[in-house]
Amino acid sequence: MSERNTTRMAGVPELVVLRLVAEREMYGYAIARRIKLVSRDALTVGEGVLYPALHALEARGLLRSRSARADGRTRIYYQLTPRGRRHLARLTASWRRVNQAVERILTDAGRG
Amino acid sequence: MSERNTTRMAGVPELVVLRLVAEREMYGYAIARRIKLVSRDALTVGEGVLYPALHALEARGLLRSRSARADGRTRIYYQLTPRGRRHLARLTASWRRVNQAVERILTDAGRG
DNA sequence: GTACTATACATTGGTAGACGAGGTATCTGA
DNA sequence: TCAGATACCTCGTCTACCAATGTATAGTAC
Repeated sequence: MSERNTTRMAGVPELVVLRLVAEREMYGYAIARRIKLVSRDALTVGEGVLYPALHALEARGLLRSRSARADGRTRIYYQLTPRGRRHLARLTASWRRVNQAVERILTDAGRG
Repeated sequence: MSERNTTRMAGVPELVVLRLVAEREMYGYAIARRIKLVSRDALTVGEGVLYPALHALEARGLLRSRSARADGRTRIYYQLTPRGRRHLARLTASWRRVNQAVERILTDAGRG
């Protein structure tokens, strides 16, 4: 029951990627795994979404990357820039606002 | 600060439209006004989204429409079909599942 | 009788971005 | 040596959100 394909995600990948990277420096493959893990399989961000998203976020100056070798593997670690941190704050607020609005309609559609 | 244009909505219009119509028979223009009202301006579903969505939902057999004259105006009233009601239940569950997953990542990204 | 606003429907063209499918390469363990 | 996990990537498609624009009628004001 991984949410993919059916419900369009619209900004969810960007939000969760920024949030995870905000915690600590991470590389793509680990980000994908962690999203599945923390969301308990409710969310899957495929590689066809993840890597283009990371590149776009870096191009927009919200992420910074460095290549590093670890465990005999070359990885590209991403970290949040100050701009990225501000952007994450805005996205989070926006998500919660939409959420509250939708929830209000779902539970309270009749009276308003 | 109406959520539009920036954050892509991802199925939110479909969900809230179905939910409002589930309560009682409604016409397009009233649906748009009610979404703004109940969401306290947090959500705006523009006409370029609303009308195509209504037509698509009807084509999929989730809504049924009838034309009626009221207050000296011709309106197209929509109501939920049984299929639409089942679909709404699924969409609602799906929305809440995604939501919980995102919230878990937002608040609990570190441990998981 | 004309101008403005709100109501009520609709379409069109553009675009972001999510998605599946596919590709390369390396490391580990059986 | 072969499979499977790790780790990166791109391409083409398709959905559906969006702004802009168009039509028409009803009510109000001047």
